[in-house]
Amino acid sequence: MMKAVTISDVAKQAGVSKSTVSQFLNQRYDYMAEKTKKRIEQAIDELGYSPNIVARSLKQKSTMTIGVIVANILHVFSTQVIRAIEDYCNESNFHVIVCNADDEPAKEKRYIDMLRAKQVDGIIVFPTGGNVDLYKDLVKQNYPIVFMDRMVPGISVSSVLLDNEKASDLAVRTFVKKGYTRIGMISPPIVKNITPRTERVDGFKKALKKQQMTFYPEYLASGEIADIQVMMEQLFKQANPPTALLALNDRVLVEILQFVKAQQFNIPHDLALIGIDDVSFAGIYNPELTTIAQPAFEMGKKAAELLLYLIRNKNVQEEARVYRFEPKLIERTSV
Amino acid sequence: MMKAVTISDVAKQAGVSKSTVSQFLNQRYDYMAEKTKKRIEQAIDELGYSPNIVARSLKQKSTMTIGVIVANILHVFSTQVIRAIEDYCNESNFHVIVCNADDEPAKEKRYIDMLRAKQVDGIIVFPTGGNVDLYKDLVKQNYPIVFMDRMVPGISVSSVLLDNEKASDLAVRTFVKKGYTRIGMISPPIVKNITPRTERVDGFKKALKKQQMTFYPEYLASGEIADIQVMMEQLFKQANPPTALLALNDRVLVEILQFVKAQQFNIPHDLALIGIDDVSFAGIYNPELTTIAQPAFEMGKKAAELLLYLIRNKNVQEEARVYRFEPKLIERTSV
DNA sequence: CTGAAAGCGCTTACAG
DNA sequence: CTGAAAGCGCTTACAG
Repeated sequence: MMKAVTISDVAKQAGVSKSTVSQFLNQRYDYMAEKTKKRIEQAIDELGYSPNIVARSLKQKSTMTIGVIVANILHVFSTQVIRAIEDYCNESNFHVIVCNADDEPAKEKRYIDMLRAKQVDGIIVFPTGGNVDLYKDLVKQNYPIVFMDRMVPGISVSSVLLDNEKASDLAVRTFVKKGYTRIGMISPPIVKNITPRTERVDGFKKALKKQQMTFYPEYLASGEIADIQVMMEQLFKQANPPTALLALNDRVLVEILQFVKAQQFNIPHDLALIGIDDVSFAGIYNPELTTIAQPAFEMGKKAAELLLYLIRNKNVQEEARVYRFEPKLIERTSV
Repeated sequence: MMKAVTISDVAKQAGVSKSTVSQFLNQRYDYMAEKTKKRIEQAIDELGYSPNIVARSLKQKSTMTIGVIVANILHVFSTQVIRAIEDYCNESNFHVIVCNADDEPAKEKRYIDMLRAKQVDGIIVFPTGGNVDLYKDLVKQNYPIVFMDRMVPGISVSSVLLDNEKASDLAVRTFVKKGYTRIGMISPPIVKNITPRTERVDGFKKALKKQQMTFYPEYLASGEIADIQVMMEQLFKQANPPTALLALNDRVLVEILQFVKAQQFNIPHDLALIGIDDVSFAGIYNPELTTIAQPAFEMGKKAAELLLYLIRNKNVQEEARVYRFEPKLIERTSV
């Protein structure tokens, strides 16, 4: 590494003081003589100087960096959210550090601690829900934080979520409209902290009721992704198996399709299907898959907006809010 | 925000000097009295102290952070690479800042400059190829950098790449083995800087030759993703259209499948298909898609390993190398 | 075994 | 219109 050139070198070269160079860098040339500017500009050019942001951050107590802790960057939804956050931050000259908590509270805690030690200006997190005390602490300290995809009961942090009940409602209506009556749903483990799961399942039940349909508990199967094949077998061993199935998310959908393939079911004749999450192959699958899309980009952008607002307005005590986004039904031919 | 507690506060509370607290923090308690340790430990606990890493970074000239500049985080390959890098860095207590260059040299330059100003310890980049002078500068300054997925001719930076020619070879062999003779390939624009494209196309030609097959230029179509439908139409308007097609990547594959669907082609009867990139739906598509997988995780891990090695051994002048990774044929039923 | 002092590279009142 | 000085929160020789 070459020895770095500092503000002192520039000052010396330009024949002015460090203060003046600093003023120049921060565009505070209210009363700066034109020739001083020129000299500094030239010195910077000649030396190839670029300010050390770490030093600036130390002084200014702002790193222009935020942290994003996702459950897993491999999920398409997370990827889209990150992309949107990155785009938004980029416009505002913020950088983003990405972390994977893998739904493990211990990892999440470690990342939050590290990010704070690194003095990031704020954090967007898909909360595991397993660090309630930590969240409370952050709130008490008025630390800028936004929750994404999930809420944590009792924690007053603004949260960006899909209108999950609406998503299920959209699906159920679609099935009912086409005359299906034996409607089931497949879900990963319904864990209390994981808002999308609880809300989508609740929404599913409510929607059936609203449509005056009976909810058959035996048509609602939930369990680890790895166990879904077995769960499906059992589901279809029943006397009257469901004729329509809602997949809680993209990963569940893939499992269902696996099963459908093995059983050589004909969609939608033997089984109608709707998946929440507009998977990349929905339009090219045979038959095309009816899905419910999440506006992931808008959601990511909203979270970034909220966070930067909190960062810039630390003094104002904002009321935490839940921001709901509209799911969108994309009708294709699997129903 | 609460006022942050600093090392001075801890020192005061524990009744020792800042130096001693610092020693403690850095586990340099070679000769530290047991009771001093205890006192410091307790003070830290009581105050809820956590060191300010920005201040440490300024002094130590190391931020324990690296930058990753991808072409687009929305590509599955990039996502997997990032995940692998993140995992590896995490073990070594490094953080990663993710940036999207969108294949725009201007954006790439801006990010590289910003990351350096932020004093990141090194950068992994999917190079656009459009900033040759900048790359040269970095090399000259012995700045830790690793290229991913692409090489830049004339720039001596270690690069992690798929064995692209092998990937095409695998595909061609598979087609030939099954008796196909009219083999084509669809590619995005063949731009010189984008190594995977040039190498896969070259590999395709070479492989045909090696199998003593003729290469029909009219069976090689390349162009923007948005234009592929039209390209395909023209391709199949020919008197003797290809009977087997290699998709250069996942995005091309999706376009081909779109066309296949519109034309109601029967795969593999009317058209055999192989795609480079093992898409998520390969196993559930009808028919199942034969693909060639990239070991994205291994590649990401390797890049991280290389970069951290460079960071830790800045003094040793390492020879830049190209690391090739083996593509893997996953035979399913689309051939 | 522990502390005083200098310094990392900036910014920011304040003085002139 | 510009500069000297203090300070951000650490670390690190060095002295004792």
